[in-house]
Amino acid sequence: MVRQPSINAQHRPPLSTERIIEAALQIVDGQGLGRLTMRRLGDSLEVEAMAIYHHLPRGKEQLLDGLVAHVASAPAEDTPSRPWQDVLRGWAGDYRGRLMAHAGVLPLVVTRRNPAALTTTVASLREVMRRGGIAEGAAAAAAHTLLGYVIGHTALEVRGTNEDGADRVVDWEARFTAGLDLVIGGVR
Amino acid sequence: MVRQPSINAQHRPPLSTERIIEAALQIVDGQGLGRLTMRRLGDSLEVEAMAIYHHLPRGKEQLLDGLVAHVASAPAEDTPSRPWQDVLRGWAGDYRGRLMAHAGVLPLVVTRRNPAALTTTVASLREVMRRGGIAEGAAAAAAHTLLGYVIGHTALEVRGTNEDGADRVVDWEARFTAGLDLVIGGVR
DNA sequence: ACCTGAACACCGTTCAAGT
DNA sequence: ACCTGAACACCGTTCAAGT
Repeated sequence: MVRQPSINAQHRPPLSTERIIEAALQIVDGQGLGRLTMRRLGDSLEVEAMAIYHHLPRGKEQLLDGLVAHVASAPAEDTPSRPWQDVLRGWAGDYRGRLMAHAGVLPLVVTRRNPAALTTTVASLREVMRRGGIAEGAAAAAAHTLLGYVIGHTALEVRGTNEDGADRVVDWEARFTAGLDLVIGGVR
Repeated sequence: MVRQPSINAQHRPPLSTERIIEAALQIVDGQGLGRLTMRRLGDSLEVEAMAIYHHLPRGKEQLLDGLVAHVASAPAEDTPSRPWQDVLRGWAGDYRGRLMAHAGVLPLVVTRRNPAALTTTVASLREVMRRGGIAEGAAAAAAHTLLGYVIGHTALEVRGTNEDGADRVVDWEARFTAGLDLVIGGVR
């Protein structure tokens, strides 16, 4: 029998930053942030953990920054034919869904010093409001208010403060849109 | 010379859950969450790390839960003589200050499954609104909106999205109260 | 250029033992 | 009851070495 030349040396896609981030996100989504280790990440990529450092020289720090950029950087796409309020409502719903789908990275989104990720998002919100005739200063403030609300409320939802003082079950969807209307309705 | 009976055996206060949490908070505030380890915490208490497990049997998990409870559980104190809007504004300012002072625990507040900590806080907000004549359902929803906003906006502030697209410096204080008025003003 | 293997300095936690 | 000391199974990261 002919000897196999180092099993799986050829038949796998080469390592890349993108593949690394995707594999990491899959681990976080499936097993939680606490189980994301360089060694486990290496395993899932069929590579020694140390190979990752060749693509992410700053190591785990850079990996976590990449995760935040991947989930939190989702600017609103403006559609001039729609009322700007509807555009923002649509964006907020999508962003909430995005954060919930990757709830494991929420603590990173909240505190990681990774300016670029949120800056483009907040800028896009400001632009939509500008287009709607909101003054520059008010638009800038309201963009932060809106993003802050969406992130904060989604965090509460993920934590699941599921009682209410009373024993009512919370309808998070309704609660989210109620607060959202309140925020968007106040912008002028 | 008389032999000292096991240095510092008597002249230190006995270990207690409270002292442990306080020491942990001091480490987090001073050096960041990443540097909070059981061994370092033991050092700062002049005790072996393993002694901590006698007071917190669930270990680090329980320690982190304790930190969240210590900073996030801060209900609004109602003052019936003041308008309920002012009471909420006052609470929000205090809560923001609290979160900023202990920014290192913010990621824990956001995601730790620790219902009690936030439940009492959110219940107190609902009660203040009830007293102000807001209907039960609306008050419950608005309480979540308000807490979500305060946590989310403060998280953005701590991260310091300090540019703005343009190069303007952000006045976070003004921005916070602007969004706050928007949220509180919309409650009815 | 890209990956490996061994090594280092740490972790959280267990468990038997001391007082 | 309260704390210690040694041990175990992990971490992230470095560094020299392989191809």
